[in-house]
Amino acid sequence: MSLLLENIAKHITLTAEEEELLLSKTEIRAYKAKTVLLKENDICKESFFVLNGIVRSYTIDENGVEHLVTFACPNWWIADMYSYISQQRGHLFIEALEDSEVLVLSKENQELLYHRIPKLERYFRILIENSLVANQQRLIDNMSFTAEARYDKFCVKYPELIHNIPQKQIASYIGVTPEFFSKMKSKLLRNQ
Amino acid sequence: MSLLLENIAKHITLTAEEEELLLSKTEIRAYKAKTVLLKENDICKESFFVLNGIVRSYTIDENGVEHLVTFACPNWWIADMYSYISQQRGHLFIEALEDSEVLVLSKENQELLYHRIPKLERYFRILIENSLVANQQRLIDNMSFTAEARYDKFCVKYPELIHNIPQKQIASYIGVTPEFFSKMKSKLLRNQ
DNA sequence: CGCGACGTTGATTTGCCTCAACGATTGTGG
DNA sequence: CCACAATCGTTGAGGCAAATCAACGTCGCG
Repeated sequence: MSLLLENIAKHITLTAEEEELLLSKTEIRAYKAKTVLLKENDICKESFFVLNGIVRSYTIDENGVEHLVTFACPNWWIADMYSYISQQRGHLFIEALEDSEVLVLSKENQELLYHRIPKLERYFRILIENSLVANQQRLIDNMSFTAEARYDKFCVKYPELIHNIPQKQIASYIGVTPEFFSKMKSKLLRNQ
Repeated sequence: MSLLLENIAKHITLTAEEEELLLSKTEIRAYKAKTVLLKENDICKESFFVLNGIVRSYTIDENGVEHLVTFACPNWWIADMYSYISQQRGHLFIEALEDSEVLVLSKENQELLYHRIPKLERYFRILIENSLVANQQRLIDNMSFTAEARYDKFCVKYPELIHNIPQKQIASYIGVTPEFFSKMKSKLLRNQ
């Protein structure tokens, strides 16, 4: 419940009233595994802060292939950022990979909070800066490394996911087919 | 000179005094083509707002291959965001592709301005949000499309660059070798 | 003028994909 | 609580996009 407040406190200091106001503008929701929270062509009117469980965002390309954009573990925000900031129809799907509880903040309430608690601009600026850095690094990794090296990096970055989600999700994240991923893994095992 | 102020005015409203304060904390610099503004293992202590010319950032991987991260045309900011926010040694190179003039904002002065003009948090938050969206889309494009489709997208996004920078820079941006890019282009011409 | 950066073209290789078939596991309705 | 379907992972054969390596032409600039 106050996982969000702890997270915020790492970056800015809120008064008790501000914390109360903030929480009063959010809502807790529980989703069963495989529930779709947002689909392509929806307008993303809310962003989600994961309290427990795992949520992912992904696209489906013109050939019907899924590409995993983001894993959101507890303590992370997730949304279709393009659609959320522009309020245009987006291209992402957002889906619970496990039974999950999330804290929901609507775009409307976020704008309201920005005006009432300007410090929050700082909090979100910092989060988004970090996302941008991580995303840029992932792009560089995709251009620089083989699938094997990208898998190594994945294991370091998301150790808790390796044995807790279907392999095909990992394959989709590092950008290979499930078949190739399977062969790659068995090759790694053979070479001990 | 007030290109920056115009850019800021698109997102927030500053008073004349605030504008003056802001500009007093920046500095204009001119760089000759091929000048390196930042190199790997440097700490990025300033970010650059391009007034004219073209600036790029890139990495060099373990095989010595360059990967283009960002083109900065006039009206765009560029920095090694990772190093800039963490003040750790970074991995990016930043280089002027043409003779360029840039406006320089030091990390120190940026923090100072955040305190004196909190509205600037909003301005930079919005810019970074947009960067994140663009970067995420580029990652999706890399995973979803062939080099040919990525080149088409590049031509739409950066029409002014196509005939004004070496082809190898474009190849590096879309993530192929100069040789393959050359063959791809001549194939496109052959098929009219 | 001459050198270095750039672009082109060809031959060959390779990392990864596609398609297909087949176990293993899971979960769900009867 | 079992049966059966769906989902997932594995393995193999063959194919393709893009890389690699090498040679060569061109041009702009010092």
